[in-house]
Amino acid sequence: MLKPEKISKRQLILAEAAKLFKDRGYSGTSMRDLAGQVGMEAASMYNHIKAKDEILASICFRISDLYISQLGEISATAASYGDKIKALIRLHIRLMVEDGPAVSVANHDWKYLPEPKLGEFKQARKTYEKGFAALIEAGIAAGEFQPVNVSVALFTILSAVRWIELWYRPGRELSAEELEANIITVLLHGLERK
Amino acid sequence: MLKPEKISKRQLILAEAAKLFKDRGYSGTSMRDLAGQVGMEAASMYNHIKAKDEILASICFRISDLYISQLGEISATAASYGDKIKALIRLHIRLMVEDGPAVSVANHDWKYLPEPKLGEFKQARKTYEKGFAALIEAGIAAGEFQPVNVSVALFTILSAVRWIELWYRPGRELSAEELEANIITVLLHGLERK
DNA sequence: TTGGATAACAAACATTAGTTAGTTTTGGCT
DNA sequence: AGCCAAAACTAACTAATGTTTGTTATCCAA
Repeated sequence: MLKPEKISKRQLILAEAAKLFKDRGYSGTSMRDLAGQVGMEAASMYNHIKAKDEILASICFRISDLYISQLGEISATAASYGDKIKALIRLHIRLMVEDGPAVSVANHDWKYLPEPKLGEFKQARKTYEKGFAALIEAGIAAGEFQPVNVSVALFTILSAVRWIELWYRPGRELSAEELEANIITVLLHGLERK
Repeated sequence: MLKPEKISKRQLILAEAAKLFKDRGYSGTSMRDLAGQVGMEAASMYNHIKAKDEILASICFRISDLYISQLGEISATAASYGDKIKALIRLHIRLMVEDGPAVSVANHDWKYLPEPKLGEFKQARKTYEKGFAALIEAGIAAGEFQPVNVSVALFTILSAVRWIELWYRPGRELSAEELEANIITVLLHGLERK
């Protein structure tokens, strides 16, 4: 007795919600707006989701889980710290390009999560940041990186990738690979010529 | 017959609005919330402002005007392109540190501006980005910068400064000057050691 | 074909939104 | 002291919010 359609309807709602939340914000998106986009009445959506904030939680935690599991994999490889950071930057860029709306929501609208979800999400983010920072710190200790403040480097890198959501459209002059190469050049080697 | 208190009340509303908009978003902030923060009834605020979206517009255009005028000044100096970019990065950091909530609102909530204000704001932003990009392009042409994609460099720099709003508190371990030095190091010279 | 769950609907709920109207209080000027 | 405008208040309005209720339609399994 499989019900692939039920999962599919729920995920359709989640996908459309991510797009609307990204464009209009969580508070700026009404359940009727979302229903219109999905193609049903607002009341009907409650057959697939429990509440509006459950939609938000679903989107946010799917993304944070993804980041954390990928960070674990990348950390465990035998690559240099520079290559690990590059892999993480590529991960961020790929996720943003492939799953843009959901990533945007996880970046901006997580603050509308009600407790206790809010606390859980903050902790997940902190876990990720700690793991990322540890790589930068180890890279500095190993002499691979410049001795900058770790938090500054961490957040500069994390933020430097967020503009993609506002700017990048697949099929622009730039391919995803060129995008990666250019961003990594600026962040790892710097804008100025040596 | 001066009325300094009237200006002051309006600016108190704008200042509190920027803080609330930053924390809860424009749609997530009610006029009653704001009134509570200001210390009056919601209806009373209409003696000082015309409408909720006028508050938003006031905040956004004050910031965009500031950026554009500063860009003009910096562009007109005789410094190297590297120094001009550094001066702009410093400007962004200083504004974020000194006027954080308003800068955050101009960064995130401008999209809730109603037309025709929305179009005007987008154009102002485009003007600023064009001017900033011109400096990067000239720097590349002069051989000062690496030959990266100009848009990528531009947005990477602009975004790299936004995390400050979420992270920096005056009186943290890092002074504003150290913050500037570290961010400029990462962006201009790169994380990796040469 | 029919029974029972799944999912759609229209209608309504209580609450909150931004804003206006009407009235009272405040505070400086003559 | 007394006036007058600025600015505060209470009350109310309409529209929109998230969600619930009760009912109908859909659809697969027996």
